[in-house]
Amino acid sequence: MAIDHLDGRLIVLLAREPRIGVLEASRRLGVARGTVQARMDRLQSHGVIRGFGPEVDPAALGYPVTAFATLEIKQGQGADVRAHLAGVAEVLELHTITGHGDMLCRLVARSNADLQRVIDRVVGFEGIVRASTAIVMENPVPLRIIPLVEQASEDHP
Amino acid sequence: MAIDHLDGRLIVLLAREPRIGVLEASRRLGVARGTVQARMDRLQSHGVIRGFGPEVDPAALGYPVTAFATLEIKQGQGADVRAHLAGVAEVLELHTITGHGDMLCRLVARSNADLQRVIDRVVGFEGIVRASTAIVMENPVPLRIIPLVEQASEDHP
DNA sequence: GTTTTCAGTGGTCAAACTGTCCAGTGCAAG
DNA sequence: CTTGCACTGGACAGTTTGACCACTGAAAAC
Repeated sequence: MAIDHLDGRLIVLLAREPRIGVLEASRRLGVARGTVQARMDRLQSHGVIRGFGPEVDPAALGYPVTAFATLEIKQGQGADVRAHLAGVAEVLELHTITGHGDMLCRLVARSNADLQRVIDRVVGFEGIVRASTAIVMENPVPLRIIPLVEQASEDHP
Repeated sequence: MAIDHLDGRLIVLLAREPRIGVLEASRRLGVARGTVQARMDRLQSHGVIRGFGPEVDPAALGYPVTAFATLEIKQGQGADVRAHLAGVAEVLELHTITGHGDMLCRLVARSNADLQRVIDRVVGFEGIVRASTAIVMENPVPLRIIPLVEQASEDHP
């Protein structure tokens, strides 16, 4: 969907100060309240904004260790492996990627020692041929979307 | 921080229906409004809930292609590479991982062809020795936190 | 075994926000 | 020129919010 400049400013504003309401947003953007309401409805119905769920920090929850695991899957076992991984709470994200039946998943654990348990749980499943894990040390750029939104909205001033 | 069962139920409720307010949440959870207010303040001040920013779908914004790139960094160039990648809007996330100066980043692009441009932009920087990219085909488990929250809150009924 | 501390309750209050209307305006496409 | 559409500025009742308060019960400290 095409995002114009006002949409961009609205999303950036919401990202920076999520607690503000429609009325306050309209004041900040210098437009009528109805306009902001209409834009938000449109952005949500078009799926640009999926929702406003709480961003939970796994570290604060007691899972300070993050890792990425690349898994090689036995041919034809994809669906089973997906279901298995979906059942492991420490698997925060799972992608299938280019390569011979490869998957990439993001894991969290309570400690480096606990990570071993999580990995055992993840790979302890018939259908996973091989796994290689990389532990995250730093996160210089946390998941972000604002720069992309700004770029996307610059095309439609 | 320790999360008890009520905290867990609150986070899950907020994740499922982010638009509800404090009052409605208190009704759903069967507790007083002040309790919900206090719990939310506590969860936010302890960093468990980082915020309620809008979840933007890059695909709906015109960036339907996601990829993960592993970068090998020349010794001592870490900071420069970080700054460079932070300046690229298509870099949604950057981690430093175990390995000899390795980094892992999540990229998006407008198309497979556009991905080439993004990768050129990413690796076209003095200090990046080598890069290997994996294109995401499917995303069977989108970034999620609910199962982990439930697990963390089960320990403290 | 008391006393203190603290989270939770249920209630009030004014202020603010929301959803939902409406008529009027300006611009762009047909 | 006319139609369609987004935006404006205003209105309205109903709801929610933030901020209080006194009271209760249970756990922690003494």
